Amino acid sequence: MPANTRPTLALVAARAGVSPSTASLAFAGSPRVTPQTRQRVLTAAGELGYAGPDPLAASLRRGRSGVVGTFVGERLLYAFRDPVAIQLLDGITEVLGPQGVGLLLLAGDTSRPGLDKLARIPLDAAIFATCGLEDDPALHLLLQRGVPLVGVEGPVAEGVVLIDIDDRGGIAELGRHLYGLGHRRVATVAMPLRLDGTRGLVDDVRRSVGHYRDVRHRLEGVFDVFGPVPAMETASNAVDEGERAGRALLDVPAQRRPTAVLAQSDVLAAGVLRAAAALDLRVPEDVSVAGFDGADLPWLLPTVLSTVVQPTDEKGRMAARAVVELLDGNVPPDVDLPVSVRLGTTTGPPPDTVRR
Amino acid sequence: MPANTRPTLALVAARAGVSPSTASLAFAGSPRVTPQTRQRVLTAAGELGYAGPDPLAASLRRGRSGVVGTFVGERLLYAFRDPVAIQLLDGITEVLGPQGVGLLLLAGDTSRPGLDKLARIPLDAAIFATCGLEDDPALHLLLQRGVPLVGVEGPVAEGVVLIDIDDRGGIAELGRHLYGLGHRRVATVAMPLRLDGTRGLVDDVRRSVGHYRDVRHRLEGVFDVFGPVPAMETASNAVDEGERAGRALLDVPAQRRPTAVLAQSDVLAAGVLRAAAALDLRVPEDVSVAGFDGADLPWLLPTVLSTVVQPTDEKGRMAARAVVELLDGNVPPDVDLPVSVRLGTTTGPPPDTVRR
DNA sequence: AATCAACGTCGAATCGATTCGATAGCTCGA
DNA sequence: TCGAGCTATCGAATCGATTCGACGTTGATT
Repeated sequence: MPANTRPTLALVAARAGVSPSTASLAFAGSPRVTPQTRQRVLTAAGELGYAGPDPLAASLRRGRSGVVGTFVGERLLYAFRDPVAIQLLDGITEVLGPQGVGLLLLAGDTSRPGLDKLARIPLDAAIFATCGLEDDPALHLLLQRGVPLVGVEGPVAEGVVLIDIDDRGGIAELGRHLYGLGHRRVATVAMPLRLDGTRGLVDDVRRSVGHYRDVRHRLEGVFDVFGPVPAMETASNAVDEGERAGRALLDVPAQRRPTAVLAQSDVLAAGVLRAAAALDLRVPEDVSVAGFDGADLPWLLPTVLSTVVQPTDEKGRMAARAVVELLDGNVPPDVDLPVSVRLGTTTGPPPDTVRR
Repeated sequence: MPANTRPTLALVAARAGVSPSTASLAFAGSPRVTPQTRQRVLTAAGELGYAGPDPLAASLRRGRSGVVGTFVGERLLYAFRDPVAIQLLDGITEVLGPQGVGLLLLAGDTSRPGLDKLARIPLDAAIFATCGLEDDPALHLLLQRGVPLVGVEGPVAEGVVLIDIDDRGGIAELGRHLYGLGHRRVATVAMPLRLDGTRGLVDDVRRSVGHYRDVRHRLEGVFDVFGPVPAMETASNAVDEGERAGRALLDVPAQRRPTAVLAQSDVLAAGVLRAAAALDLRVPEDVSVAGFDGADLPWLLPTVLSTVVQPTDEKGRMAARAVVELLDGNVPPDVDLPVSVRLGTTTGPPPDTVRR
């Protein structure tokens, strides 16, 4: 045997004086093989420097690679910066890790160049973690290939298990609270409807293009209570984007200024808080600010954000469990997780009420 | 053909009236196949609902899976919370993404249960991103299997390309600056020497077990200047761990209190800053605090941490480039990247000097 | 003593594509 | 008109393991 070629199972088997099938069983730890036979095989393997069955060959035979893809949208760095995305991933790995499957991170901007690359990677299943769009070409590729698919808040498609939360109801509940406090002039800061770098007020045209379900639903939840209020779209779910949007909304004369800003995420809300501080507006005396997610933002302390708490890690776990089910050949049901309003220190009565 | 079985390339070829080899060439986009032939194949594929060659089979034949593993240490969540780890991953994906290889995240606590799982996953190469230990069983497995390996600041082993920075020199330079300011009683806060949950002062026993190179080198850099000062080990590289260590070091009578704390990371330094604030100590008047990394911690503003800036993203890019080289069959050289001291607002003369 | 069950090992088919060298058909020039 | 040269397609070997049913032994049962 040439030195540059790795030993194969057959070689090991030959050296151990058994058939390849027995050697395979030995490595698989089958109880059908005698301890001493197994030992002979292992010894032969050791002598040959054989490190165990080739994963590629085994994968082909089994039809499983042990790799689950996770689309996290846009550049990976942005996903890493989003505490919600991270918590979601953490929930996913919590379940998938012990199952012995690896998590393959995939940037969601599956444009042309990336798609044929994606087609080469052996995936047992895939999760659309933060970027489930119905018109994603990757979705169609994987669907056609028969790869089990799970979507977190989208995409909605035949054959994709959906893990959902009540975005609309949750934010509407928070909205009603603000309405009850007397707020009438509110605005909302939206996460990107699509990942195309668009910023600014959302108009009907913009709303009509395909977009993320969570973003749309959170928009609708606000509208349910306050009607079609101004909605400022951001280019990404990041603090500085929230600050930028917050400035645009708040840096106006007091009588036109919204008395409350409902941000679609805690990260964006943190940006709005920053904008308010920069404009010397007190929160909640001059303006109320609310978020969404119930994210872990320790650096906000002692401020406690009023927000809609969603079970992000549980969402990740449920998505991962759905994957496990699918891999077992079952068809898990869609899941709808509840959310709850958490009132913090960033919401209060509108300024008019206070002055009276 | 039964409905439950997916079509194969051979089936498509038969339907298109060509040989499997030609069909394969057609899908690979080879110029050797006529446009009309390719079209016939593609049409047949469309009719059969064939989504392209099976990645597993192709991988076996090619000997490539298109998956690169990245060990990020401990639970993935912790890695996600570490801005340096994230920046490193970002640098890696920046290079690997366009190459069409997927990034498989692997938790570094490759203990027994996980190892045989790892053995099943087809990896083209692996990067030890934040947890390169020489006695890692995963290292030996992959080494024996002949998987190309790159280590970021470790592990140091035959056959592992090392991407390194001058931890020791960098922190020593920062130390000399503090020494020049008059500091004589300093302490350091160390990242975990191993991921075993140990906290507390580092003694010789602890230092003698295998441990992370960067941690050791940063320790040595401090000792180079100040001698064997107290070193408080943390259980993980996190803000609250830094705060805990900071409290332990600073919550003592002023005459025994260190006048400067050199933390091994900016995250830990942020924790020390928090501890100082909680103890009503002014920085840098009462105590100087320095970090390492030059990490992006926007929430620290307006405070600017004195620190050793390392080119974290470049480190990631270099690691990824080394992987690409290895996959091309070349043997890239080890890399040593420079660091530089950045003086911020958290360091100054020791309090004695000020009072005089 | 003959039958049967249990058990450990083996053969052979299979997973689905890639790839190199060979072949057949075609064009072009002499 | 014949041969050289070129090109599109094909055949067959190969990648390296897994798995199921078959087979021969051995020990227990009646």
